[in-house]
Amino acid sequence: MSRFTSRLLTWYRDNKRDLPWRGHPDSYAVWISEIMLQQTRVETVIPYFEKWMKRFPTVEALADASEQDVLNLWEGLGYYSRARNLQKAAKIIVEQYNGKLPRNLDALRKLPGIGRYTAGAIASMAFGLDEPALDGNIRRVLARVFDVNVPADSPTGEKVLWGLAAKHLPNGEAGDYNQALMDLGATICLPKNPRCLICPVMKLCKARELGIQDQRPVVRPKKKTPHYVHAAAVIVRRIANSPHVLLAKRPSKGLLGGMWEFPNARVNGDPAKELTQAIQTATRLKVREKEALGTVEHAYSHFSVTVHPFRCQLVSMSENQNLKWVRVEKLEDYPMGRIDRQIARQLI
DNA sequence: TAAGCGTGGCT
DNA sequence: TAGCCAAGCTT
Repeated sequence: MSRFTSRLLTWYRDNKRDLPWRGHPDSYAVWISEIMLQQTRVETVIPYFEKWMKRFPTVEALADASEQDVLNLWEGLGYYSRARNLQKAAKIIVEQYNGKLPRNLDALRKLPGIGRYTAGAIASMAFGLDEPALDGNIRRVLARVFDVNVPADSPTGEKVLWGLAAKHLPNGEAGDYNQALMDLGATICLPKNPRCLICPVMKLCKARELGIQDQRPVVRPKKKTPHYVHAAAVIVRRIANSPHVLLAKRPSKGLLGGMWEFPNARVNGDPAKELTQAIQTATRLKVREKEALGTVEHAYSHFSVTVHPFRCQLVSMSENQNLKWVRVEKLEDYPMGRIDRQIARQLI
């Protein structure tokens, strides 16, 4: 075992974080937590994980649920294909693996939503297999300690970093090793202002020795995000003596796939002036503007948007399976993105 | 291969 | 403040 690994594991024994899924020895809990944690902070995940394990305690429970139930629980976590893939994988696990996650890297890797990192994490943490894992934290720690001077997200950088992760992996302790690297990255080897003075591997760290911690890992320049303006129609109607609004279901793939929203369309100029035509083109709904309801701003990963919701009167609509009248009191039952949820809350 | 995919906290 | 960033995967 290298000195790096030895110091890392010693530090981990005394400093590992107490996390809900670490109290669950079963592979199902490890799987769910790993998917939720993709690109998502631990503090954000914890309440979702607790709720999930109560609602879907087993692979079978998840496989039997409807996609809408799953998306509803996932609402607010983001990257919704993760939720849809979890359910697809659960069905495969029930049908092909007798309800148990396969204890083998290649079979795990083939399940929807499980890539190289997640397969390695499950294999090592849940099954004790000697497999490395490389996530954002581990990438940063290794890039600094071993001074990787090529972009970490380039093909060369990936190869070097996976190689380092494997090279220092201790036989029989891969689970602790992978989690130790992640905890170190999350609590000490921070992206900004790393706490080098209390780092267990400070004396072995090449970036620290050179004073270039803030230049590792090397990152490639990112593109600026464009900004868009949308107009949305809030169409209210009384049905059976209770107010309903018209919602549209988004396509199952792409942005906010399978989520519900207020009928909307992108506009180029004045949202009020373009509202009627834009909505009709996008949804085949004919509407008449009644009242502006303020604006909602949101920044996505690759663009930002300003939405102008308008209370509208419905003039006519053609048959469309993706449209549904929903009782205002029942809006919480329909999974929505952040913007539409905010508009929905204004109606209650 | 590089772009697409959410959200919220931090600086 | 506006951008950066976080336990990545899919196409």
